[in-house]
Amino acid sequence: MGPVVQRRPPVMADVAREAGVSHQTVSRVLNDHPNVRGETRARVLAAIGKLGYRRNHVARALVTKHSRTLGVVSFDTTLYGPASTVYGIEQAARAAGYFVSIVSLTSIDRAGMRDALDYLTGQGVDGIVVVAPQRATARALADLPLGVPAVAVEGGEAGDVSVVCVDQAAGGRLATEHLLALGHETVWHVSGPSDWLEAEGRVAGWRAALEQADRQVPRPLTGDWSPRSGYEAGRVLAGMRNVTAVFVANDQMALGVLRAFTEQGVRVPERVSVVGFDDVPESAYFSPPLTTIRQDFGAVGRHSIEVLVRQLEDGRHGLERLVVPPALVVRASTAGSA
Amino acid sequence: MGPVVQRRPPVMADVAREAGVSHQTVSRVLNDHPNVRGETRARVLAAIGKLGYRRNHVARALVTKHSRTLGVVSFDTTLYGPASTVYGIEQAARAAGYFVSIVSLTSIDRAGMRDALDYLTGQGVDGIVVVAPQRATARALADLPLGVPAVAVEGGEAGDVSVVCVDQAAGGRLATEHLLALGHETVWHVSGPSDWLEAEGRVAGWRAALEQADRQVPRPLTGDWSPRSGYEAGRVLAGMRNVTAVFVANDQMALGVLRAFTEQGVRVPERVSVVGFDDVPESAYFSPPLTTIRQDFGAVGRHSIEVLVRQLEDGRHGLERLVVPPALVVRASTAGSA
DNA sequence: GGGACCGTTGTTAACGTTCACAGTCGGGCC
DNA sequence: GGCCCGACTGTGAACGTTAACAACGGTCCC
Repeated sequence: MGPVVQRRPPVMADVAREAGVSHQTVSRVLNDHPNVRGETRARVLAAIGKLGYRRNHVARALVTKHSRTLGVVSFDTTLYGPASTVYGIEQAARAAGYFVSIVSLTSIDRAGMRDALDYLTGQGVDGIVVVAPQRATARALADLPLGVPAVAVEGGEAGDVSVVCVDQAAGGRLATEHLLALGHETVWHVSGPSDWLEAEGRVAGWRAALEQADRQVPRPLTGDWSPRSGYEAGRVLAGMRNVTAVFVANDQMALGVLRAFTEQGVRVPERVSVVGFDDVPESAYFSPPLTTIRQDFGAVGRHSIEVLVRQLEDGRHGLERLVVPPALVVRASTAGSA
Repeated sequence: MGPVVQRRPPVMADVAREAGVSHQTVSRVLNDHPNVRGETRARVLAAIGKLGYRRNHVARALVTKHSRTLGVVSFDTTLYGPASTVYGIEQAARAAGYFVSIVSLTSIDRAGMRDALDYLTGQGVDGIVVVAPQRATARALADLPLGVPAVAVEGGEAGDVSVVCVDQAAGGRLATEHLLALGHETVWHVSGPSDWLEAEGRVAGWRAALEQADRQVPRPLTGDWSPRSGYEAGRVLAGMRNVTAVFVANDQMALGVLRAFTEQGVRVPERVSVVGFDDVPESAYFSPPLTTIRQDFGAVGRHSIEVLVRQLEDGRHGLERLVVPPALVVRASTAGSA
């Protein structure tokens, strides 16, 4: 009687003894090897159940050299975009039978990236997904340790690794063309920080659309993704009489722009139309509800795992590049020009 | 000459040979054992550098029985709250020298929790942090495997584990008392889903504040944290002439409420005051800027790791309960009653 | 001068699993 | 009956690290 003693957890040898077989037979049962007699398998399974045996992944990893763990390097998973991407990655990885180990970068530089990669490879991950939205992080991909398969998400033209990304330029173009089609003479732009690849792609798409339509290209204002920076840009834009359409590089900043416009008495969409980017869940409830570009973060996460697992299991190293298209979501913040 | 051949990565024995010592001495250097001669240490370090040796954590974990990995179980890390908490946990864990393995629950039930815990313990984590905001998840903590130290975040009165949480009731009370102090007769409430502990705590705080001031307690409206559900609640409230103050259980829903009020011509704060909860980065730029309750998610994450690491390293199992106080942030969505 | 002791190093044996190989048993076939 | 082959099972040796213990040389002290 008395309380159950805290015993050393059972190992394969214990199961083997209980079932009256060798440890190797237990291993075979666990790994679904074909050549095990049905009756033997049942006996082993029973012993496993009785003892509450759980296979030791660490010992397994030591000999197989595979940890069935994937490393994820990300930056500030508090932001909606990275958070959604990482969520998609985690779900897809688990579905594929892998664990996920996450490192969030605090510093953006090459050294931070190198630390993160050292950290993960040292732990013995089978592969790495790098969410590399900044130019610096993308460049740091060159430091990737050889021999560990990797996939970059939003990694630009990262030299040596496969890339999964949203077509940012197409998104910028979509937003701009929507505004142009509504009759606006030109479109102003509040961009993200210049060292972010996503910001750069959106600028490029916006510029391309304007040039293609032979319009004047205004100097873009630069924000830092935060609502506050959008607010500041919005105050500037509100003071300019000739502004009738603004493409803002993300929804958070667009919120700031809307706020500044409201304060300055600039009516949206009557006097100025505004388009955002991301389609965060809140954007449909802004005042007015925001026209924006939707990115399918879940799809990005899933695809990145697909690509990585393919590399892992085929052993091939063919560089893939998978581009997810964005979509325009029209709401009430855009209207025709007077 | 020629390209560097892709060799098997060096192991301790290789370093030992290179440095002319035994592998055990290499191990000692790596683990900062005191009794190694300075000159020997230097020679080993040089060999490590020359060969590019990296310690194999898996082999180490096998013999020490410590993986230096912490498991985190969370629910929908796309939401701002969980995302911020997990971010705080990850940062704190790394600072304490631990890896972090994350599992996001898709289903809320006991089975999902059990799977997640099996998953993590099978991988050999040293400890587990469970972000358990729902009643069901909290209840499932009872299933926690014995012998693995664990900490619950927002776990209510989870039986057997330490808990770190924000004082939700205090937050609800803070919001309600703020509105009462402004002269409102009573305060209406849009709550979160009833199976969330946080929602429950906020309701309790709100109710307590009203009862203490001897006010009528209206029937709360129930949402699901989403802006849409807030919008729907807002439409209902907009139709009720006697509503002058609303406490909404999170900022996202508060945004929906504001949107509904705007559409119905209900002016905030002139006719109705609104208080949110969370202080998401956007809330300062809502129309009007939202008065809300700030939760320090980073602190919650840090504390949970502190508690867990203490249990891990002291081996003690004393139940701790750490409560983080919330704070009122007054902005422009609240004003005195007419 | 001899024994105890300390600092330093090496040797051997775990840890719990999988892999490679070697058995054993029975049946089919010539 | 002997041979081979296939299905099934067991034996031993890895994997790369740390822990336990032994060994060595020198110093200190009586």
